[in-house]
Amino acid sequence: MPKISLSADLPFSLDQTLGCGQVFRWERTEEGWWYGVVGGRVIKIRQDESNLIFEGAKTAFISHYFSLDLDLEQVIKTIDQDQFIHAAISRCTGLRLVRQPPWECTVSYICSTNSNIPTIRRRIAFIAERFGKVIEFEGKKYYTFPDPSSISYEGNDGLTECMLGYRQPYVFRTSCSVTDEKQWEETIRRLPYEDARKELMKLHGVGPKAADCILLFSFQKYEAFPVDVWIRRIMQQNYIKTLDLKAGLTNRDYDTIRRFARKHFGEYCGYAQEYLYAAREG
DNA sequence: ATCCAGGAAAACG
DNA sequence: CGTTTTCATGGA
Repeated sequence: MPKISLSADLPFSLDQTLGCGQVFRWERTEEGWWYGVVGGRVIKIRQDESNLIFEGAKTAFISHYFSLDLDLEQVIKTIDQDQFIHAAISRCTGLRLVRQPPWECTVSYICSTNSNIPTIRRRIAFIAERFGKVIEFEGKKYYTFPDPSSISYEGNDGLTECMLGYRQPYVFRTSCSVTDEKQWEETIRRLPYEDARKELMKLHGVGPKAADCILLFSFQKYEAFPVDVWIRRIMQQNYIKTLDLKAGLTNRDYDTIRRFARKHFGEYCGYAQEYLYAAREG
């Protein structure tokens, strides 16, 4: 089985990376093997102390997907600005942001609104099972994530089985509007952060939070700082104590928080967000 | 039962 | 323009 040896200056934790909530389609066995579908392939991977052992993809793909080319120690130096983020970093050593396929990431975060992680995972699994292509691996069935036209082709009906609730028309309408997945992806990729954000928010069901997640997790726009209920709480308690919690997050509050984070943590504030989120209490 | 979860659209002033 | 209401689902 191919492997990648992780030298001492290349910090990485597979469990932190796949378990922190940035991805929804990886599963871990008791023995520490992770199984996931990325693009058209099933990947099986585990980590012992200093090696990544895997099958289902080439070494270059694994390295790229897990952002092993990023100088994480340097990134952490730049975001490590106070004792609170410092504690979060210490608790989640080796956490890296992966490079998610953008379309799957977009649908995932449309499905994530006002939901908890187990519910989101179930919805994404339903969509893949209903519309994706089956792949057999070790005698089990896995499913690719469907492209936009596969979802929109048969109309709204197939989505009803996926338990999306009021998010169903969001997924359907967005699948209809993204007719050319690759071209759409390149359009977003070319744009700078703020422009890409506005472009993504034209999609039905994509608001500020989902747009920031997509930009951070799929397009490596590290200045994105997604603000969900957890991050809002953390920021209010530890950084911006003047913010009034009781009303739900308004658009203005969202901008206040992300602009503060951009200044405080710097150009890699998205990494700070993920460490704060992963280290949350709850 | 009641509240909450990786929120966003639509309706309302 | 900013603010409030509504929207399904499952877990605690």
